[in-house]
Amino acid sequence: MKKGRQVTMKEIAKKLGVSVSTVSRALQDSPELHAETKRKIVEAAKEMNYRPNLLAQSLRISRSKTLGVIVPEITSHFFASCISGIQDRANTRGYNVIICQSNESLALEKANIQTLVSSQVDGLLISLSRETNTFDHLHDLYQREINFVLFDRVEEEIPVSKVTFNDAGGAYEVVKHLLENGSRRIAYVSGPEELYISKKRKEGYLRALTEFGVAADPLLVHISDLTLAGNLQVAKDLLEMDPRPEAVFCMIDPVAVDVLTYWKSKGINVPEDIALAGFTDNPTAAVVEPPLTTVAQPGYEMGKLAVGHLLDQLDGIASEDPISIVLDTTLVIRKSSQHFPSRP
Amino acid sequence: MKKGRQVTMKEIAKKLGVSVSTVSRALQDSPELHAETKRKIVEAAKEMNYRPNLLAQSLRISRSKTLGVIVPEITSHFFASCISGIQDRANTRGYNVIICQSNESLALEKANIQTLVSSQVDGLLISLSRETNTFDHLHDLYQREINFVLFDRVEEEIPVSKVTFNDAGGAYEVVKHLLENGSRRIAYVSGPEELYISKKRKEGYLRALTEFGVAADPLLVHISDLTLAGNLQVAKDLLEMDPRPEAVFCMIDPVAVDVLTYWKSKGINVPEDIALAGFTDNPTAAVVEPPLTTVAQPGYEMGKLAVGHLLDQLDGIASEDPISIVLDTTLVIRKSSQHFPSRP
DNA sequence: TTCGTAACTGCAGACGATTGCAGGTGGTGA
DNA sequence: TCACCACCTGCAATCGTCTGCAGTTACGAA
Repeated sequence: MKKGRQVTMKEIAKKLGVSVSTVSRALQDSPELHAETKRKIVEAAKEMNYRPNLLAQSLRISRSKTLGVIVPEITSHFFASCISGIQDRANTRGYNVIICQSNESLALEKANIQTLVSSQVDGLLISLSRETNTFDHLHDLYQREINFVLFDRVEEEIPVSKVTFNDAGGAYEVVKHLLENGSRRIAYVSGPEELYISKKRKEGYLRALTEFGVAADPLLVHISDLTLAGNLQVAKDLLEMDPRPEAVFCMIDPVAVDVLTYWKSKGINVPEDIALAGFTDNPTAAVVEPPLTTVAQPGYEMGKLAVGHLLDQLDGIASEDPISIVLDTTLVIRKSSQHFPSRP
Repeated sequence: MKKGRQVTMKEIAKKLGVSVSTVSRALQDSPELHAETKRKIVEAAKEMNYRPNLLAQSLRISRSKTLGVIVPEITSHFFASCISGIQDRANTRGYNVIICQSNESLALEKANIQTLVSSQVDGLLISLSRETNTFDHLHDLYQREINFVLFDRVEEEIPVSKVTFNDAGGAYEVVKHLLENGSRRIAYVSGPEELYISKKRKEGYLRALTEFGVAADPLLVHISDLTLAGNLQVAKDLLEMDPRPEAVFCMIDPVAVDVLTYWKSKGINVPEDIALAGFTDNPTAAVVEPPLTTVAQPGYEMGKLAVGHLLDQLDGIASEDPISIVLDTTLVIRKSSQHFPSRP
């Protein structure tokens, strides 16, 4: 199996003794063709199982009808959901999607952008890697007037459209929930501080504390590098604090799950001894014991919106000015936060 | 932002007063060019930030260096892992990957194939949808001599290379484990019977029973449509059996998780009252309470192998004759199977 | 001086599809 | 019979890149 050449217009033309241009026009249902000729050509095309060569088409019209997507990792359920949303909407609007993962590496992110640009994608959807702390490659895209939209992991300084969650709002909601349940010593487990979501979620955490008249204690903010080891270390540190926090809010669910596992192994009961909450609503959050209170982010919706806006830009429907779409999150209350400390 | 035209060879040529062919040769480091000319061109290209138009290149050499992948759904952790493996290996071998999801629909699967073929992918990697019960579209690909490899969800009749897990073997292992723990009344919760994995895993289930001299009881085989409702119904049916099974082996983890959740809500303790096991080793399997005994399938490896073989075919390294790669699974013993019925 | 020969470089024609324009055919009316 | 006008259809250029072949130049040898 090798030479599987596809049928081309030329072959249809030869078979019917007409010119290639006629075939082209017939397949586009051009009105300037004799109806009978058209019918014959269309029929022959179907019979020969003709499929247009999208490469040639794209080259001709300089639009590939293909979009590029770069995510940190596909195996994350959240990003998989985004991709799913992107795919679905892109397809219904006649676009293909090439997906790349940066594996949280800046170098790979740059390489992916290069490849996609070379592949002549009409636009890009990018969610930045954790490592991304310089943004020349994005400014470069901007300079070159290549359409792209940032989603979820964005950089605010780049003047392009962005789709994000109301991260601060979501964090505020969940911390408020913990406060309402009576906790006052509430810890925040953050990822690396330079991350967009680390900052935003901390913002919400602090806002909720302030609103309840609770002084922020820097000692209650722990930082994990988001590896298993880092998460376990934080779990240990939290337990050893004196006095121990009454509640812990983790920046993302996987951290909360690791913390929970560690605590359980040390005989700590959640929520009886301490409240715990996460963020993202990963599938695991619902099935751990106890089920984890968290903040749901509709990834599928985010993907759809991001690609929708990009396509609107490409089609000239949307204004050229960058916009910022902010999606709301939903607080999902489960058992892990049902800890009600009584105040003296 | 709109006209972002890319730099072409023509522009480099004009700028340096040479012909396009010279530029082309210089960038390919052709030996038949004056070293100095070459240097100047390469320099100018770098300076102008020239990137070859892969579309044009592909059209010219009629190889797009792009592969198509079709999976039932991206949001499944297993398939996401496969994709990740495919991506990584494809990229290191200089290929791009276009991913499509069939959403478990035959119609979409066919449509995806069409699109990918039109996009001139050099080859396809396909995992069939649940709905796929006719195979004309695959035979058609075969007729047209388009390279493709089936993985995980395969159809045995198609004469192309396939990468699968030793599903029967994995099921055999886990059922054997349950038998060794003392269970004899072991139920099997299957998906729709026509599915490849339903059949294969049942095979292993039966083989283990036979080996231990346990008569297969058709009443112990339950079938779920794999929806939440279907799974819960099976969970209920299992509890109402008299006598109740001592152990239950579910075809895939999500079923086991749903069953577990239902049982817990009814006050049944796993593994004290009954043993439970799944298949796939989803991330959730490790975090449910109790942790689920299951069979791990290395999806990332599968992806790598499948794409590796496809590329070998394309490059003429592999023989043209279809081969079948069967990957071994690993039994992962966790708490959910620690039920030890004593025989009278 | 003349010719041969490297050593370079450019022309032109692909790849497959699209499209402005020119050309051809037939029919109609004068 | 001739001219004109629709109405079709084909030519050729185009998109960006690659490559076989031909052409140019300079240099050395005879």
